[in-house]
Amino acid sequence: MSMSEPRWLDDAEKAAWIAFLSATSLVGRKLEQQLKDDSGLSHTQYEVLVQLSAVPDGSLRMTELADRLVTSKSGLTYQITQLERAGLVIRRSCPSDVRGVFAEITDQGREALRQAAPGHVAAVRSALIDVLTPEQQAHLATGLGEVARRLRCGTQNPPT
Amino acid sequence: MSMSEPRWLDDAEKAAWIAFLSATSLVGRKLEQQLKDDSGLSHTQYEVLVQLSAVPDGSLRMTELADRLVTSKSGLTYQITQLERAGLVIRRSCPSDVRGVFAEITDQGREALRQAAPGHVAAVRSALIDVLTPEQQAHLATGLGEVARRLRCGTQNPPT
DNA sequence: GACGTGTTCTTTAAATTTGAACTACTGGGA
DNA sequence: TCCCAGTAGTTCAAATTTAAAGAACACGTC
Repeated sequence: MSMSEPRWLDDAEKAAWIAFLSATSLVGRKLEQQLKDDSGLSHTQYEVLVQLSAVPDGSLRMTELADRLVTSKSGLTYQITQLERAGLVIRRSCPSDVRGVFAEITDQGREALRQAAPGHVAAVRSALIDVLTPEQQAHLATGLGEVARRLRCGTQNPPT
Repeated sequence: MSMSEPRWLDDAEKAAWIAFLSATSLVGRKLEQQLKDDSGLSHTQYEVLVQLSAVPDGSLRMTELADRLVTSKSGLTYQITQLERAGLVIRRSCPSDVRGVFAEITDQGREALRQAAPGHVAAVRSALIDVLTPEQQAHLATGLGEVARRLRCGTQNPPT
């Protein structure tokens, strides 16, 4: 293993990193708070409902859902249990695989989402979207989209 | 209060938001893991050391530090206690305000940071920086910098 | 058809985070 | 001086997250 001096971040790179880090924390905190205050849902729970409601039959396998939410399986187990207690989601067993479990959004879950969505979207706008010009939005989508894509596939960087 | 239809996100806006959300989780997860694996520090703890080491006398008031880290005061109390146990930080009382507490990085803390930094920077590069072109980095810094700035000052958006 | 390996999800305990309450103090006025 | 609203940090209990271990099953191969 080489002990060579690492490539530190130059000023421009550092600025990008700091901005990303700050914006990430601040936006996350803001939205978490808005959601909990206005709808009693955590951001994780909200995202569960979003994902489930967006899919044809309103249900996804636990593992698939965990991947989409970028969360651990045990963490999802916990959250689905909470949502199930609240009546917003139910568990169904998978016909083709006895081990499998579907999380399915209930009507009540869809209703909760309907009620929470406007406030959440407004908060997303006020914290992030409406702060950026359409060009900046596009740049963000391109750049961070690529970042996300690579991390998802475990893809390596092209050789420098 | 108006019950008017909220302004939903159009496709471009949604793409930006999704990219931000995904990149945020994935990068955060990646770095958290790298840091813990390679240095035993959580990202929060790492950031505490970074902030303290960056300041002239290596010490900051608890509240100031909590603000910089975008974390709660009780959360910081917990982490500083952990870092103090590990010998990487010590608490000092503030001369001018009996209630005040300084967190100060120790030599051991600086050393821990020195050891953790190269791996962390490499991970930041591989997850984010080196994925982006210099132009994209600049756009990111500008856009998200503005996002962070507004959230920090609790500034409202300019009227649309 | 039995095996061995890899999945799927849950359970568990420990670590961390959160928000509310609490302690102790500051600072400015009446 | 005395009072009092506001601050600084901590404490506490509850909620959440994490990693590791476990239980049950799927699947390809022999």
